[in-house]
Amino acid sequence: MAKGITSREQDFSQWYNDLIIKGGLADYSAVRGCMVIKPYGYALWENMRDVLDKMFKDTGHVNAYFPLFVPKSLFEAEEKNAEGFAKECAVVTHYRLKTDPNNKSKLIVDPEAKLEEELVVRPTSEAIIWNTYKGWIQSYRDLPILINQWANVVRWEMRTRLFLRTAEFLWQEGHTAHATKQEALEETTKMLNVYAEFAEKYMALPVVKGVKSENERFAGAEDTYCIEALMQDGKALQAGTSHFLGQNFAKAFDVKFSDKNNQLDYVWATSWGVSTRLIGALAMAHSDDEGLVLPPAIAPIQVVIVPIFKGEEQLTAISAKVSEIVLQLKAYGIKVKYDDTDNARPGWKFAEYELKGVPVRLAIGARDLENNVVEVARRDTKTKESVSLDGIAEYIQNLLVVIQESIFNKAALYRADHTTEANTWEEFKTILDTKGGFVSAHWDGTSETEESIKTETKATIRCIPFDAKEESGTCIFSGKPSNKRVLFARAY
RNA sequence: CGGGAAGUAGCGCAGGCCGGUAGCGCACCUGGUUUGGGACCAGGGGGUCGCAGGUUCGAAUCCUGUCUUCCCGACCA
Repeated sequence: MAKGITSREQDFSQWYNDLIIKGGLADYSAVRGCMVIKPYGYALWENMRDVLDKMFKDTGHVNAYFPLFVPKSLFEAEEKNAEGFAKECAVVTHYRLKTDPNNKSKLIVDPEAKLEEELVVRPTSEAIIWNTYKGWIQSYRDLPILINQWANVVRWEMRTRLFLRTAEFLWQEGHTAHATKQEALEETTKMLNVYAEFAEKYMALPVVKGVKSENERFAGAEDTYCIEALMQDGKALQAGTSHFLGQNFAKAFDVKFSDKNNQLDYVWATSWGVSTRLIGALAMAHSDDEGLVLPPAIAPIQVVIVPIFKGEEQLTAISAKVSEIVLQLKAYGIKVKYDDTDNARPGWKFAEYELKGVPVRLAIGARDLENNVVEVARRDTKTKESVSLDGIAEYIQNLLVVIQESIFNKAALYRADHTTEANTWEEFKTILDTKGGFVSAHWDGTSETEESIKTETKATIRCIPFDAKEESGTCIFSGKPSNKRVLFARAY
């Protein structure tokens, strides 16, 4: 195993790559832009998925699965959506390979096997799903449809980064159909709140809830709501989106229903998604130069126990005591691992589990056995203390809660320190170039201004926060009047 | 997709200009001593040098193509 990782100060990008690779979350693959999610990374995703899945079900949603392929004619039906994704679509054009007549050990695409109609590998599933919903909806009694799917999608990105932007990624996408605009809007808000709650409560990641500007809106949506998080390098990261799709897809796919008065109308829609990108956000928000720092609520391993022993006899005695501790911890629902392997010494194990971000480490040796104590080490603060074995499980359970809060508070404090109001254009640029983070500033509401600011500073409007106060001011760039501040940042 | 760098054992690298039996450290295996912050000694195993062509008696090394990764840009979740 490799020793140490690049420090944040030295090279933030490399630090991030080291976290992911050396922390055992993922690996590069032989496929351009695609990664292998390793068991430890996948366990993290499973934990996140399980929590979200429960939250979706608790809000009335059910899971289903739609095809990976979307016939091109369906894909192009909703114009804006098609346009927005067109340049990053993988397309299936043939259905067969054959032996190369010039080289028997090679295969070539069989030119005879060209598809009548190309199949687009879904970059998102609105098209195939709305084409399906058309057959499911006749009456207001068929509504609402509240479906989520866990799936993979493909977006042929020019430049990829582990978890943050890969050509194929895992996500969930909710697609709902409603009888009224009001209900669809409520759904859009409800799911954004679900995402925000998940991010803050489970990922310990403070997020800003808001609405996207027109430039940043999802292709095909009337409005895009989002949660935005701040990374340790001062760049923002969009952590989840919930779209109010209006009647755009219903019109594109001709999905109408009869209301109570037998009037025909188009169905109102929403879609919302979060992806494995959240794992990148998690890693970049909380980790340090020793490795990952994972919040207990979703950590694959919450507690690791490392025995410190001289000889078989001691190990046996320690293991006997550890078995009791493991049982007690498990009784509290704590995910615990006992690492009694003898191919690594304690110091090596300490470093290894720190790299992997395990929230709590217990070290127990002969000395501790005698005193009926155990050494408890916190990953997030790197502090250690000796704790009595009596009531240890309850102690650990409480500690995990404390750690969860502490990680959140640290991130929240960082965000507060890196959210700055700018009132002049000079100030705006200086903040971006020195401390980064969110810059709260007045904007005249036009796409042209947003575009100009982006060209000059690389900063974009991350969102117009829902909780932005009414406040009259003048646009940072154009000087035109504005009635609220929006959040700018350089972003991933 | 443009610019830069790189791909040699599981990991990190040397060798390459000047073609001639592929090396080092860590990891791994065996034995022993060890174990409270990345142990030590001795012995051992492992590589079609990213892939495909070409030049040559002979290619990790020279030439061409191609794939992948990293960094910087444009694009994007």
